Amino acid sequence: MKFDKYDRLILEIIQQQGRISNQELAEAINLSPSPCLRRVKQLEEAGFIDGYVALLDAKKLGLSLVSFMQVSMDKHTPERFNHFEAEIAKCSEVLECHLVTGQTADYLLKVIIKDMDGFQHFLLNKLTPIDGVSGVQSSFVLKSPINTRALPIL
Amino acid sequence: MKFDKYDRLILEIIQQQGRISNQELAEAINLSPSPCLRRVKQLEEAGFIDGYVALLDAKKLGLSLVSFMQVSMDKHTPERFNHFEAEIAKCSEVLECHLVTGQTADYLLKVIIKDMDGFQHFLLNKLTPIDGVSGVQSSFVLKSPINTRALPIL
DNA sequence: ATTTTATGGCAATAAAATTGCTTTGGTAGT
DNA sequence: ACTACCAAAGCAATTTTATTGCCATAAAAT
Repeated sequence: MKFDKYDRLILEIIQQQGRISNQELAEAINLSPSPCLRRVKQLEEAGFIDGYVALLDAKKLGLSLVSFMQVSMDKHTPERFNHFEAEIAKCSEVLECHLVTGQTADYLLKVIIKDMDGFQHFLLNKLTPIDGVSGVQSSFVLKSPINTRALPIL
Repeated sequence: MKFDKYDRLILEIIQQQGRISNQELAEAINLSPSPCLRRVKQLEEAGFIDGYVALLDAKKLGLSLVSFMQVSMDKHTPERFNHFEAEIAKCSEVLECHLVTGQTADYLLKVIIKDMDGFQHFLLNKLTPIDGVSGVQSSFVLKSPINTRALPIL
């Protein structure tokens, strides 16, 4: 499936306003509501749209500490990796877990935690005990001038 | 403002299903539609909910390369930093830009690009030329077993 | 225990989504 | 260039959903 300028506009807008009404969206792209809705549905079914989410304010929820953690593994076996991923999936403070290239580490985690006590607890009682974790290097986020999930549309 | 179990449930659900209808949401938390909607509106106005977005499929859009880039600056002056952030804000391939602690780097970028050619172009023609950028170290994402923005609710 | 306040439920109204049908516009073939 | 065809837009009717005011109820405070 390919998409034209209308689809592009739709995707751009709903990436920013996920709950815009179909009528407003239709108006924004200069199309009447019915074909606009049909296009959105098509884009959903074709898999261009993975879903819709509400973005919450971390600070309001008492989560003021964001950290990127570079995790090294001792052995690079599938078992190690699968086990690590399964364990890390249980941790609600882990927002992202990426297997990455580079000499520095094997995994890059993005975690969000209440405070330093919570961070210490995560590091010592949850992350380090996982089999195969041989090294962890943490960076704390001071500020995030850009933080989006809106993809550039070609 | 504080919130009770209903609010918690609402936040948990809309973090996953940002476009759930109020009626479905009400049913899911065992509340009638009117108070349910009132709570959602309150949460929005109180700032717990930053907004709603559609999540797009990066691969479908031809964006198959995700990279984390650690950027070092030569001088740690506010001018350097402000200028860097302003320049980087113009780059649509930059999904995140974090000022971070750690000896390794000053900024951590998360970028998404079509392919290696695009990456090379970004690195050489966009990132490196910015005043003060003294070093860049890139890691490529092989897979992301966890990739969410859903915050854990206390 | 009584008053007060906050919150849930109901019902009516308004708005939005959804669907079938018609019409238009653009494309290909002669 | 004309005609036939296909795809997509617009319209209108229907269904579903959101929204609001009002009343009832439960919790909290005095």
